[in-house]
Amino acid sequence: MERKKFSTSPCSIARSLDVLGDWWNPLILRECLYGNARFDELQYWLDISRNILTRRLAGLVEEGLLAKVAYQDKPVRYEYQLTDKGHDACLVLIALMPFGERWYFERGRHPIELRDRETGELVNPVLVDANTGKPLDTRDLMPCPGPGFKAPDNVVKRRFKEFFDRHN
Amino acid sequence: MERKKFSTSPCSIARSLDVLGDWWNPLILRECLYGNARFDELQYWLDISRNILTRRLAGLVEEGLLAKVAYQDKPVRYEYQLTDKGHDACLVLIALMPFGERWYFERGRHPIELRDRETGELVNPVLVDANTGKPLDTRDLMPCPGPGFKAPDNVVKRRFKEFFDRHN
DNA sequence: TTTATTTAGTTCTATAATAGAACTTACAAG
DNA sequence: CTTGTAAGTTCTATTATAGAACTAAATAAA
Repeated sequence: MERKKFSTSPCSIARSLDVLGDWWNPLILRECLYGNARFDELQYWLDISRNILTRRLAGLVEEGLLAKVAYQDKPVRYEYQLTDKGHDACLVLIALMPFGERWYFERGRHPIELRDRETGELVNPVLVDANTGKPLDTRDLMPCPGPGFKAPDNVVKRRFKEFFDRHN
Repeated sequence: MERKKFSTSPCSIARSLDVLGDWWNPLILRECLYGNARFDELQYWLDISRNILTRRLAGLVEEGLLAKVAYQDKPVRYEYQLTDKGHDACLVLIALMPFGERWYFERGRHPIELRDRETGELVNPVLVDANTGKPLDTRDLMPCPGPGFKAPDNVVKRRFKEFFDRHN
């Protein structure tokens, strides 16, 4: 059956997963960030089936994360460039890195690191609260209905039970 | 054919995608973070097939992101609690939120927001460089081989071409 | 004491997606 | 005029998914 779509889900996480919730799309974006953004390069580095790569690239272009740009005519040859939205999505990949490094590699033995393009300085990604600057820990966080949440009261109360237990 | 596994891939992103690179696992973790962590609650809120939910829960337990804990005997009833690793994975979900809010909802009309469990204060997640405190933009970042990267020189140079163009 | 309800699954089937490999097309270089 | 490269398409066997119905074990209600 067809994979479930979350395009109308009242949740930013679910919506994002429509395009980022699989294994190939994030890896294709990673490869584009690496600068290996042509069909055969992608196929080679990712070891992805060519038919799947075709479909994924079309999807990422349609979703506006990549732009298919000819880098020469005669013969026409294309590369897939990250758009603004694509770069924004790459931040999610960056958030995957500390998780992977912590749980799948020995400390200090991670295979890849990030540097500033200009200065070459090491960059150490952390999720923080923009207001306080403190690193986030989901044990201290509580999801609550935001300004765009619409649902009957009783549903909201069941959905966000912790929030309502604490604040109502 | 069987989905490709990245358990030996020299990349923290790829490794993480083995467990987070699909749509249901992240949503199950989200639901556990919401405190809706029992089988029927999960099934209800996610509208996921029960057989798939069974398999996904088993996988998340096996991978150590969830712990299956009995909350009563007679009859035994279970809930799935986030482990340390699971909470760490939830940070990745948090990183999905700003992306989804920006690209799939009107500004200020996002459906869900995060608050501090203690203070109730709004929390605004951003990815920053821990060293400088500055928000990250992948346009300014360059992936490079880290301490644990092993491959013949010529491969490394093809893989990280931008890095080697700039710094060697 | 039968009947219903809750929780946590299992089993079944159709449709869809994937991996893997071979094939195609258009141009260029030797 | 054969070989190579880039960017796909086409084909098939195997898996995964959605959707629905079914099971089991204990309690609660009538």
